[in-house]
Amino acid sequence: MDSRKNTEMEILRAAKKIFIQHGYAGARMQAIADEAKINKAMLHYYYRSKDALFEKIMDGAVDLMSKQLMNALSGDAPVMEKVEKMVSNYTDTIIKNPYIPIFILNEIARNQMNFQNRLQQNLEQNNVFQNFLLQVLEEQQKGILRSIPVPHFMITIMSLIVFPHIAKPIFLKIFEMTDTAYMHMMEERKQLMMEFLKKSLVP
Amino acid sequence: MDSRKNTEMEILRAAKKIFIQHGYAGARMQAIADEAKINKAMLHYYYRSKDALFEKIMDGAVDLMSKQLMNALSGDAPVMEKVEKMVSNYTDTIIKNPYIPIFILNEIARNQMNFQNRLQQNLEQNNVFQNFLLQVLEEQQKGILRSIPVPHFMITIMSLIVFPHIAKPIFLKIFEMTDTAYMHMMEERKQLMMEFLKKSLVP
DNA sequence: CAAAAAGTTGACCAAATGGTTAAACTTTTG
DNA sequence: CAAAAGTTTAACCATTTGGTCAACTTTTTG
Repeated sequence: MDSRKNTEMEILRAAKKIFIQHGYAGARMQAIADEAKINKAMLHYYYRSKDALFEKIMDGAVDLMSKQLMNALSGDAPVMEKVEKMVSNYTDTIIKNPYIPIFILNEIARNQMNFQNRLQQNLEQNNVFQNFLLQVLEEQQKGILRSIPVPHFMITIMSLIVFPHIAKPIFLKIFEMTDTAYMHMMEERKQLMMEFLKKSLVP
Repeated sequence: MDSRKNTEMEILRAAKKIFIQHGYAGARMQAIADEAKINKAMLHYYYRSKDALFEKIMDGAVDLMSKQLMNALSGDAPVMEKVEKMVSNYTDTIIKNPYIPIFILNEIARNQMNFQNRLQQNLEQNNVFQNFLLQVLEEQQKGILRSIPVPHFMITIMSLIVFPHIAKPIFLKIFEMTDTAYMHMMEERKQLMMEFLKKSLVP
């Protein structure tokens, strides 16, 4: 039925919003029900429990992020081209789903291993990520990239991409910007990031 | 009394730990009491309510972070020297208090304005931060620094410093590192960050 | 169209949780 | 040393919360 799918989707949308805003522990089933404009009992009819509902949301977030990564890192373009794709894809995705990074970070702080295990499992489904790490080493040996320990390499990239979105509320306040101005800034930041990354990672 | 101060401190230590691990909503007063090895009623005797206790922890975190910033940015050293101090101070502080960034980020996601307002209030107590922003503009005009919009400038620095600590659990898993190895990496990262920042921000 | 299946609702429940209280115990102090 | 002040405890309380249930309505289907 169509209405079934509709309700399901509406619940997911509502759950997403509430879970992000309040975290797992702070989210109230009643609040999700209200947000979805349905009865609280309906939540349990569609998704057995709070945990089950939360898992669904988590799965979606992890999937979205790791698919984005796969998409950027597969193929045999040079590393810096892949990095550019990563910067662009992630930035777009996060602008469209601003809740995701905070959601994930919250979850990391809470449950010692739930998210990390999922992600690793997700990355191990194929060897795109492993291959990319090897490719970085190769290009470093060929002198195409500066020889920086690979973890540092990855951390640097991810930091530049993700952090501005997590800390957005702080910067919004400190620099007295509007939401749209910030979004605009994130858009133009794509180029800036690539400049920085090239200057930092390429000899 | 000495024992009074001891108990107070012990409660704060316990509260910090529990609030960080579970967030405000997920933290249980009973858990804090257990962690501090005292009766639950004692919590309310020393700190009126969960909210009051939480505020105390928040105040401490905000103070620590903004004092660190003041310390790095005051005086009239060139901008990049101040940045270096910032990188070094923050990294050290976060290594010593690894809970702080996650705590703050959690709080940002939860309460729309509580933290940001505190921070801004804290920054406005003197004009160290404002002056630093002006100094950046000056040096940009003099050609000592590349002309990058100041918000981008600040966001880039903060991203590189803070994010690796927030996302630590993920990187730990992905690169199969131990806790101490990661800490070591963060230590050596100070130099690396400065290299990156110089290449990116200086013409 | 009638029976079965699916969807929806409000009332209800047990457990958990932040907080209180009164009594007991300890320390301070005049 | 005795009263007052400060500290600690166990029992208790009101409210909130995730979750259930039985009845009711709507939709599907043979």
